[in-house]
Amino acid sequence: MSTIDKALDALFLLSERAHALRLADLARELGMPRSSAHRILAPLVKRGLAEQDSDGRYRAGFALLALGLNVASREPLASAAKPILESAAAELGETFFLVVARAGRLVVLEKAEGNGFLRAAPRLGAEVPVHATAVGKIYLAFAPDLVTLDELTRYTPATLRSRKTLNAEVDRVRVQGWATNVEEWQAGLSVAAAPIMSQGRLQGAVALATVAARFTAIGTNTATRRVVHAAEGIALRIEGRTP
Amino acid sequence: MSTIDKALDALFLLSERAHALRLADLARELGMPRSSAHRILAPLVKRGLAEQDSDGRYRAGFALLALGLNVASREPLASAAKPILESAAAELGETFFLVVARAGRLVVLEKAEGNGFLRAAPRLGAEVPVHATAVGKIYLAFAPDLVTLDELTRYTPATLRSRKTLNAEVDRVRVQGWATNVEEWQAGLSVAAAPIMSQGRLQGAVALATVAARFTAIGTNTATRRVVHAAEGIALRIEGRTP
DNA sequence: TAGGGTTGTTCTGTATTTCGGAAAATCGTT
DNA sequence: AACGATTTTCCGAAATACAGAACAACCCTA
Repeated sequence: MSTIDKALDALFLLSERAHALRLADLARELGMPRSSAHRILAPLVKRGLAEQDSDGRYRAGFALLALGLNVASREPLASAAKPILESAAAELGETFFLVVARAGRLVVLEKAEGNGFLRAAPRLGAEVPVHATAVGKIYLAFAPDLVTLDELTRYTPATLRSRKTLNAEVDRVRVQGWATNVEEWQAGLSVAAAPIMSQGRLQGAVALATVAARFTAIGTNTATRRVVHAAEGIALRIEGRTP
Repeated sequence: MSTIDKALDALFLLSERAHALRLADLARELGMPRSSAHRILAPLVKRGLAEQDSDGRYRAGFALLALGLNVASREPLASAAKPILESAAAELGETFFLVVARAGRLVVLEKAEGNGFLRAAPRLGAEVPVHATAVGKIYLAFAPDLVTLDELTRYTPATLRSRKTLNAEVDRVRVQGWATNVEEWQAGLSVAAAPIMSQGRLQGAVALATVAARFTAIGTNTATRRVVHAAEGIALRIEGRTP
């Protein structure tokens, strides 16, 4: 294991833990002497990736935030999608978000939250499963090579658990041009998703997430039409270079 | 310079650059042979902090996004402020944001954007100057030891450039309990800010940012009352442990 | 199609750096 | 003031980072 690996271990540990960690605890969790942990943390602190409070305890630094948000802003798809997601969210009062595939995994790239007291609030950068989400079905239908489909973990009673039923669903998604997920990942959460097609490739997926009860109130027809419309709007923007 | 420093150099470089970098260019910019750059990048790629596209070029990875947003969500102040910022932003249609001091610098910790076509959109994690902003005056007035005040850079014709006038302004801020910034940092941008006082200390500052013309339309009285109210609401939440 | 020029990646002996126990410095408490 | 706990510094031994060179894959151009 390289020195860099050890430093990254420390960085990820600090990022995961909610509370500030004392040097001794941090060293124990990393399996190294205190002096080694101290030496490794020094360059992280110097650059603001880690910080020390007045008691000497260590926690993740603010420079991490700026670094991470740089990544998001670099994605032209995110900036193209943002106003469209926002207007859609304002119109329906529900949460819309954008998911893309990176390194075989699906991550939330941008979002616009609804205004309900109970509302879906996905975390930016968070990963979502492939087989149990509407956006996952979109990718399986239109760009299966961009995602890796591992074991079909059972999240809820509604989760599709056989390749056969999943394939049938994906075939249906491919012809109808949209996908839904009714409490297949998280109980009480229903989602409609549509593909963003541009330059002959799938660029991402737009999703409308809401409480299952409100999803039925809105109606599958309305919900899917709305996400398809939003996805097409985003595709037009990235093609037309709209500022 | 330690190995970790070199790895962080590479990470920051990747994060700064908009385009993906080729290994050779990256090595040249870091001042090291290609083989060294390659070895250093390997652990970064393994953890998703850096990614390689199909051409082998390197760019910042998505794991950075998740790491950075972890930092933001860890701040209890941010989660306490979010709903209050959002309701204030929805009510007025203008951008509200939260700024805190970290390591002597002021950074944007949370925000809720307005709905105007032209609206203030500060970047999370971005740094703002101390002497030329409303939130900076709040800190100078209520917790000057938490920020470092270096040279008074002149950003616009309205920027305060002498310690004397700045001190007089800060004294006024201290007695009135709020601060404004009318095009002192960026032309066309006006801001009102109020302190979040809790446990006898300044915890942060709430700011209302808008186009200068709309700021005069709203009126200093209304604007400052609104940010003071929001700041007090946040202080109540962090004291009352409201979920 | 052959060839020169790039580029990313792997390999390897050398030398620089990390490693970690121990001592020193710092802080808070009794 | 002395103790206890913790962070920080120090230094010889040892592991590992270093960079040159070779390799493999990929363009373009002739």
